[in-house]
Amino acid sequence: MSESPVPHEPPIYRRIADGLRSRILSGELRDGDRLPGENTLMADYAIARATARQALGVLINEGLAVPKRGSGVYVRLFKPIRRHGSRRLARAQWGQGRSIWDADTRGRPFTVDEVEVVRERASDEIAGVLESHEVWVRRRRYSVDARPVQLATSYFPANLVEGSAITAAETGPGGVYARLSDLGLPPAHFTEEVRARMPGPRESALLGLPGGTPVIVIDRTAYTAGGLPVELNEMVLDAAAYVLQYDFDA
Amino acid sequence: MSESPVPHEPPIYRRIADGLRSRILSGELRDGDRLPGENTLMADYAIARATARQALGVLINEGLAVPKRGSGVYVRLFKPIRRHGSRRLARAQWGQGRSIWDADTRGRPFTVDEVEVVRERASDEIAGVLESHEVWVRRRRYSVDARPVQLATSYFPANLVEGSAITAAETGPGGVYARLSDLGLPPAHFTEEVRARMPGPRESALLGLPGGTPVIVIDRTAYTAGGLPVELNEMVLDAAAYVLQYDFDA
DNA sequence: ATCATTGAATTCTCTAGAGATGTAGCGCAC
DNA sequence: GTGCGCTACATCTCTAGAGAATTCAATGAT
Repeated sequence: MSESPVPHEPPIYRRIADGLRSRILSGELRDGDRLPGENTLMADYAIARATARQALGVLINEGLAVPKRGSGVYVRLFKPIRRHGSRRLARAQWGQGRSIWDADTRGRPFTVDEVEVVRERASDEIAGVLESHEVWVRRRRYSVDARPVQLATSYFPANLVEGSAITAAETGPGGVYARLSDLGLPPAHFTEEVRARMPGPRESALLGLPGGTPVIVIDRTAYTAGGLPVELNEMVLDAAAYVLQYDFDA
Repeated sequence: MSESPVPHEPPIYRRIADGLRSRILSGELRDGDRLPGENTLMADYAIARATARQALGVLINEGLAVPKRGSGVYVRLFKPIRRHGSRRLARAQWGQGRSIWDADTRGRPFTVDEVEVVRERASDEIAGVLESHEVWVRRRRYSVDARPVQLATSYFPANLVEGSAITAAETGPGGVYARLSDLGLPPAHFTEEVRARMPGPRESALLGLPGGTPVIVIDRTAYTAGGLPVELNEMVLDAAAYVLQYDFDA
């Protein structure tokens, strides 16, 4: 007789993780609550430290828990920002001196830092999209409630924007899209490519991401009505901080 | 004199991971190549097995490498499927007997399994969106090249679709959207909410995900021209297998 | 009252070793 | 040849222990 429809019962660390997970999902442990730590698990289950760490690591990797060194492991909280795709780029938004980000945060305070504006030689991929080998690059980091949530890098064909406010740190009211309009290059069509992956160490550090947090990568290309690409914007978002919304008709 | 402008140099496992990562990103190690394994790292760096595992774990968690038990750790390959948002739902797609998925895979063969069609009592969240407490639910799993890439669960208000082919396993040509049209309920407007997170154990098992792979979760609601919600579809995608594309005008 | 210091608690890093489990290739029997 | 079993090798799981790094609250000095 084969006795095992389930051949191998899960290892210890996984069973402990399963138990903690169900306590989180059932609501017994709530946002911000402290989980039993390494020492507690070692005592409760009579296991080695490495095994206890492995159990907690499962939940941390799933994004359900966040470790705080010297303090403990805590249930993670999830309060996403809603980012609108199509609607946020409607002319009403950027045509009236309102910045795009306003639509994202719905009035929540935000800050920009790490602003860098440089002229560079484009990589092959970017040159291929923008049809230009020299580009102006704007790099910045956005934070909400003093927490960094997004890295953004915009590329503009150098010959199109040379001498405009786009090459300056401050772009003035309405942001770069208003300036492109001033140049007679108003964006008319957008393509966004969305991917998700785990962050590299640099992204992880700049966004202050705990373990188990993926990033969403959006590559947005803006075209004029004539089909001329005028901007390529790569955004790296803390996936735990965002919900993307896209509306469209059939 | 303070001798350390860098107060703490990174731990051993991290330095090893950094070295391997740069070898991957530089192209020295390519898609599918085998990385040095636990035993090799132990010998090369004179470290314990746990430390070697930790180093490899970093790359695995970043999604750059995939462990194959009993064989080794390999550089991961990334061949995404392009999924179109707005364009894929254009009337031309679902009005002519072509299934939506055709547009996604661009002709690549795909299979559907784990089909389940049941009538259920809706959860509060779903009932709130669909304005109905009884729903028909269609659960399925899609695979491309014999690899599962997406879990999908669709909810329909029971009173609207009762007796139609939507309650049967086979929906006929054009899929459920063509059937909704037959019922006089053609979808006219869509809202998609996109999130990314790490998978739970169930999702991980059903999709066969290796460590370090996030999932993209899309919640799509379809409305008729009159604003009546007719479908809520929750899709869970292997993030390593997909690129989402959204096109829209300013 | 405010600030600096101390100490307990906690996570993080690493060593050393051992058995279990799965993979892949090789040779042998059929 | 084909298939089966054996074997070397690799990852996976776990034990036991120890020191480093960080946090946080309590204590003490100013």
